[in-house]
Amino acid sequence: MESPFGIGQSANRFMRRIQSGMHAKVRTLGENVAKDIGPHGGFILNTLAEGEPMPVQELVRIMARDKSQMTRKIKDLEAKSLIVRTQCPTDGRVSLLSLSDEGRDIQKKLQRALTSVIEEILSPLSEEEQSQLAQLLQKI
Amino acid sequence: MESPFGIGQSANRFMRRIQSGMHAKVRTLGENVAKDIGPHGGFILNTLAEGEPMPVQELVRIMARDKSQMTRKIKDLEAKSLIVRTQCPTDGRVSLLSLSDEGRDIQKKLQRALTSVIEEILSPLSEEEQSQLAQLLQKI
DNA sequence: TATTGTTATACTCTATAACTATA
DNA sequence: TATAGTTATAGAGTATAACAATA
Repeated sequence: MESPFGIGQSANRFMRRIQSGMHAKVRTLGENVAKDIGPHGGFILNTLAEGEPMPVQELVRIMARDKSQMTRKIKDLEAKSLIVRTQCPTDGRVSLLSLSDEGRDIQKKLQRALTSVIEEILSPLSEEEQSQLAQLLQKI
Repeated sequence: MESPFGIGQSANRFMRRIQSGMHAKVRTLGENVAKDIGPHGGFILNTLAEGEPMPVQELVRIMARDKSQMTRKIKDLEAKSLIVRTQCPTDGRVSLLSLSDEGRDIQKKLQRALTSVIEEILSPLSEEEQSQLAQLLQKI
């Protein structure tokens, strides 16, 4: 389990645990909205929170997803009034995305939930090991 | 980016890169079969290779996926003659799964491809850091 | 009664290509 | 011509519950 291959397997299971942990947790939040935006919806809100307003293109880059997926998901979130779209004043092709107040509210709840899910998964690691892991992952 | 939250984001991107890297690579293998079994199909073959014969239940546990998904995927792979199912002699409820010769052949190709994709992604890390990462991920 | 595995359904994510509009 | 974003479509993964068969 020390080959690159093993790393892939472990990382896969790690992500799976985050995913199903969040799925379970979000249901307890009692937020219909949170449940209805899907994992990607939450990911988008969290990403926007790190730097808004953000062009669609940058969101695509950061999330490493296809732009056509983004278009659809953004439309969903916009229809649910969680994000707001404005035209870029200097480039007519560019849409800038921001969180609405409601979107920001949900984003905070989701981020707290996600943090606690990940904390739980990381609990077998010491503080030092956790920051080691963070650094290694960030490096790649 | 040192919070648990940041770790989640990095891990997510890591998995994404593996996923799209494999998608691109598998196309170059010229193996129609490999392309048609999907990421999970490959994952199942790889998991079986680590310990066959394996009951469905254990596959489900290792892959941390839902059993209903497994049922369908297993049926696919069986129809493509990549895996073989035998009844457990001591427990009539249990199906044991093994790789067929063709399945093993494809599994080896996929594992090589996956290994090289991951190696590429991990290349910014030194050998020591890579084994550190492997250990940390395995611990959780 | 509990466990192994299957079926059915509805939803979400992913890949691709063709397209519009602006630069 | 190149880039930002949209549309359409087909394929794959995910969650849930209800079910049959065996232990």
